[in-house]
Amino acid sequence: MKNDEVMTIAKKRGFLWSSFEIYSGVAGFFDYGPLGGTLKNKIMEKWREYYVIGEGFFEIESPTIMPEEALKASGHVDHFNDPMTECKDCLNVFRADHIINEATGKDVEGLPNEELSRILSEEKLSCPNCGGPLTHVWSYNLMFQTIIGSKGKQTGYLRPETAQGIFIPFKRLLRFNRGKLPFGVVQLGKAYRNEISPRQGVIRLREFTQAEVEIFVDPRDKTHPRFHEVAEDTLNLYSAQSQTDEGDSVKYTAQKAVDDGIVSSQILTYQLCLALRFLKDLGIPEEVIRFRQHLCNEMAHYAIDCWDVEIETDRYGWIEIIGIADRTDFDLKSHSKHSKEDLRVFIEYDQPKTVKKLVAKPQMKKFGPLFKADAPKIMEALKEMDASQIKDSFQESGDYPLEIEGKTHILTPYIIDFQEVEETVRGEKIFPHVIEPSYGIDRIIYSVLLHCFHKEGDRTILKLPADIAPVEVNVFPLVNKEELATVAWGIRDELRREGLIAEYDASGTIGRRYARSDEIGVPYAVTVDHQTLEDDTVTIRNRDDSKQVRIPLEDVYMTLGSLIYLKTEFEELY
RNA sequence: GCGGCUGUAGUCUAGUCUGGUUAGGACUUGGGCCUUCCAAGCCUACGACCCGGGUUCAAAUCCCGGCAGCCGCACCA
Repeated sequence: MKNDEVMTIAKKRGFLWSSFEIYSGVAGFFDYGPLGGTLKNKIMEKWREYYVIGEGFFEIESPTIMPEEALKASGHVDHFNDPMTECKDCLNVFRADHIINEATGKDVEGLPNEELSRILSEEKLSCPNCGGPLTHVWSYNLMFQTIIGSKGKQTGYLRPETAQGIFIPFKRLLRFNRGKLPFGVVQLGKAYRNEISPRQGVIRLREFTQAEVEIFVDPRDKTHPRFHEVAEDTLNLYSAQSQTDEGDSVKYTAQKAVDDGIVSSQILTYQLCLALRFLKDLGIPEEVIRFRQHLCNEMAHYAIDCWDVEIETDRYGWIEIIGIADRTDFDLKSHSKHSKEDLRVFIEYDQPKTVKKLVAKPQMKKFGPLFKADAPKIMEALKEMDASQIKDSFQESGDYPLEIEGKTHILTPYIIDFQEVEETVRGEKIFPHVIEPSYGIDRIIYSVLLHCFHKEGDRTILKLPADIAPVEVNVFPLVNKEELATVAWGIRDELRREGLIAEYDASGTIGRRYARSDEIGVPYAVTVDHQTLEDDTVTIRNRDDSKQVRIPLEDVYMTLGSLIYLKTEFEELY
């Protein structure tokens, strides 16, 4: 169905509406209503079935407020800060660094705003649109800032993604997994971005829910042990090549996508397949799903390969609902550097290697007095480097200039001895690469609603898969007579005791109740009629074709339970 | 963040230009009647001028500001 119709019904029936309505609302914030809340929880629960249960990834939960240092390391403090300038004449707003870069070719990324303002005026740069004068440069930061503690000493931010909460405790997570790769960790939760002008409903929110997975793998082994399970799955791939050639998306089996090198690795392809299976399980038809590869200039500089799972919409075109990226070792390396914690993993070789090595040994009696305070740094550098380089240099020129932090120290044979040593190396320390499937839950809910709502004649049916329906069973008395109502109440209560989400409705006529029930996606309705009083049978009505079967009262729960959770087909009841 | 248009019950809408009775209607919803299976009918009830300020004897109506929505521009690690 169309965006506008879906959003109208979603609001009317209690799935979604914009927040703070009685105070005029605030752009970029949405409430999930009574049905939306349950639908969202069920979708998140299904997601857990896939990733936590199916893949064996553990779930963690980290704070939504993060200290500045952590987000400096991730790059968000610097990168999320866009320098802006405005044309005083035509009032267009531009990225100041982009204007300078285009006009002068200089890379000015990361320069302070004052500096950018100075360059704009020195270079006499003007508005690329109308040639008018530009204002001073100001920052627009997409993160919500706050203050941690009463004295306000520490700057905090609301997290712009849940992923960082997984990278930061990596050492503990690695230890939890007994030091072995690969392993995956997930987090579901809220993330926040202060979007400049969010105007696409639930597609662009300032507070939104993510479900993210970080899979830590050995960079040299990006295969997947269960790849054969998905090898024959069909993926609708819109590769970077196709996009550049203005081509179309092409269907590949997962196997062929790997063999032809369309997707960079087996494990990434496996993740694409898993995402597709999940979306189909939510009732999103395959025809409206495609995988679009990021173009080189679009991809973060550190990523190897990145695919967006996109859904076709009438209103917004193809929208990204999941991003699946190979982020390499960027995040861990960066946190390692900023926190000075070693976030590498020790990987043991199959066979220990014995290596012969030339070691430079400083003669400490001479070394210390000569270099004084610099001595420890020089020793550290000697340990790291290949000593044969120094020996060669001694033979050629008699000395070796060693540069440390901009200072050159002259090493001479007088203070260095060489020693041939044999070392047994059992393995090496490496930064794992990270495969990151990142789901936008709100966008997925939107996609589910958009593609599960169907118009049939003048009625609207929300064809949700039974197990994610926010109301699972409606129980109706055929007409509003006390004898029938009593039985219906009893059935509803029994179903609730058994754990099904069941509602009772006697208002209006039976037809109206079926219509309402269809519109909120209740998969099955139990109707109590006069025959029930005679022979203890009721009818079960199937939402999608409004067909009914009559079953004994005592079988109601078992029948509905297996229809909803064991995916029994309704036709099997005929 | 800029410009244009818009804002009346849950929804759609009349009234706004030209200020003046109790803001009218339809659908929906609640209660009742009727009713033996898909939004029927009858009775009845609830429910609104986006927020703030100004002009005026009087503001849904005119003016200013804010907020929100739509469209265009810009932005979207």
